[in-house]
Amino acid sequence: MPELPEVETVRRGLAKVMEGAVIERAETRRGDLRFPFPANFAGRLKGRTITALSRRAKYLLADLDNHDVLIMHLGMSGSFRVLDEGTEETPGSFHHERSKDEAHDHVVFHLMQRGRHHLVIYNDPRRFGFMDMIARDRLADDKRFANLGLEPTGNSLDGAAIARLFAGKAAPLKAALLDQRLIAGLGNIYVCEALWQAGLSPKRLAGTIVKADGSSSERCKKLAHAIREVIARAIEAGGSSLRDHRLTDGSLGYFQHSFKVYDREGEPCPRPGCKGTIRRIVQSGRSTFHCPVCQR
DNA sequence: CCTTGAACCTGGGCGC
DNA sequence: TGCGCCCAGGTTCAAG
Repeated sequence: MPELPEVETVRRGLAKVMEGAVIERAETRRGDLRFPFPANFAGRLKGRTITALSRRAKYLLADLDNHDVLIMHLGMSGSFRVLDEGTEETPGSFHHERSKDEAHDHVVFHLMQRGRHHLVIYNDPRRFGFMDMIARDRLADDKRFANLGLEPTGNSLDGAAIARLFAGKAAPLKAALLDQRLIAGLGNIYVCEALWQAGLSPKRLAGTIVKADGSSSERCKKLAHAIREVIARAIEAGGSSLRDHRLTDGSLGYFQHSFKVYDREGEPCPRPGCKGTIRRIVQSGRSTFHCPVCQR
């Protein structure tokens, strides 16, 4: 599922019931996801208040009212579902809202926020996701976070940033954009989409869009703009629901309807005037979808 | 430093 | 209906 737009969509849904909530109970239904849960995971969460829910790259970070941060990653198939259990007097709807796929409900947070109970359920069929908890002051040096690159949201990703990151790089653009140490949060879908929008071939070597003196170029600017626009529009759309991605209320994202190239092998290139056909190639062991005619 | 391939795991789709 | 194969949004590690 989840690249930056999906994770950000999930973050926004979870923040509504998690920020300011007390964790009355945390329940793990097996000993591990991708990795074992940290020692005494449930015990360390019990009674804590979540002060803020943020995102870095594809990670969700729940700040607790002590020294700890709860780290959550959705892997390929993770999703969160929020069930409103209501108040003591007016029980909520969760008894008829439970997901069908309870076999893969691996973690349940029982939350109390401003007098309302909520269940936050983590479901992950493939279990490539994980949760961890570390002291907040170790976050910056944690190897998962220390080397993360620029966020493609906000204003920092511009042509000059692309030029600085890509100067001298021999890797193809596809690989460079997937490299979380350069730009953080892009995945297979949005890299394909951004390259199409920028009119750049995924096979072109990253260093070749930078000017000889290492400064920005039209191609750098176009790429920076394309990435930011694709990511922003995907977040607005609630992300892309191919298989597992759900908003926290159970509804589907709809950016998949806006794909120009991803999973559209054999279809005509949607660029006005372009007579190309979308091709699928394999780079770094993953599918790349592109138009060989207008992406150069 | 680079790239590639495999591994982790379940399930959906397809051809037969 | 079933079986085998390929594929899938991510990350990490080993090997060349």
